[in-house]
Amino acid sequence: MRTGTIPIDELSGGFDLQSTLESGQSYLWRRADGHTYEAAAPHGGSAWYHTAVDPRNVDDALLAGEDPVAVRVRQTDGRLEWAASAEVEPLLWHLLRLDDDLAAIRARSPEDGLIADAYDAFRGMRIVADPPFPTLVSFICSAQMRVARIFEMVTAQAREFGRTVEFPGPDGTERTYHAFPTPERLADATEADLRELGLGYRAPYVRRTAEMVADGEDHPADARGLPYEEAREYLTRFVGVGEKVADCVLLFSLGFLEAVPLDTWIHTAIEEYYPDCARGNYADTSRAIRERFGGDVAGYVQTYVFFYLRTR
DNA sequence: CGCCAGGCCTTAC
DNA sequence: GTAAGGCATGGC
Repeated sequence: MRTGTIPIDELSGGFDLQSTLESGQSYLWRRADGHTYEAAAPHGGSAWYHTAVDPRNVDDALLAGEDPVAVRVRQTDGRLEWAASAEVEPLLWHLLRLDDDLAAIRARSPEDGLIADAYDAFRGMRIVADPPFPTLVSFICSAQMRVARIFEMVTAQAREFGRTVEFPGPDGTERTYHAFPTPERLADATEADLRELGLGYRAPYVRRTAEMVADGEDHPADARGLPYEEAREYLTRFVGVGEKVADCVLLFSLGFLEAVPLDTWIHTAIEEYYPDCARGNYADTSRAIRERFGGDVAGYVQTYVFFYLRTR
């Protein structure tokens, strides 16, 4: 077992692990005390969160070796503590975007009442940079689905098709962690298998998308390096991926901080607070609200506003 | 029972 | 390019 601590009180704009992992951006971490997103711990709690990462789902530079890696992290006054089955500090800096200059990002954001309240409510919340394929599948599953059930669907896919790693839990007793499956393993699932996991009509979407990635012709990470709107268009080739899901993958995995996923909550916010940004279609509304939310940091503003509206 | 949940696909104009 | 209808599942 390897352990380490990252001094986070030096990070610009601070860091808040709980809101970062429980704000509906990532579906790949679980709180060790068993509580879910819907029953969040009191703010400032120091609960452990754990995940398991299959190296085949992340860049080689982030995780060496072939076997899945179990990771847990917790925040305790000014420090991010971690324990894992391998060296994961570079991986954590990437996944949690600890290099982001939050103070500068906020300074580039507009500060109307809603946005200021949202920033103040979750100081230190960061956008995540989850592995591309697991993020793609998570958000295919998110269509017309409550957040708690998206967690359940992702958990079930990892349990049934993900590779495992043995690692002691916070209490020291050995347990088995399941990484999110690779495209190859998920493509082996049948549509019926996935329906049994509660995916409903998303089952064939996930299966066909996993097949596309496993076949090697397309990969969500290939959207990196494209201009934003071309990257969004590229991702819609995957089955079950429209413009909204594509924006989620761009923002929560691929580092496109200008992406503003237009979900039901943001549509409500647009109607109520930014009615002049409402347009007839996704692309035009997207451009208008992106401009209003500060352009290249608009995704940060969206994520704060989304979580603020959902929890108030 | 009806309505809704971080929408997308297919079909018809 | 835009609009309408269908779609699985579970919570309320």
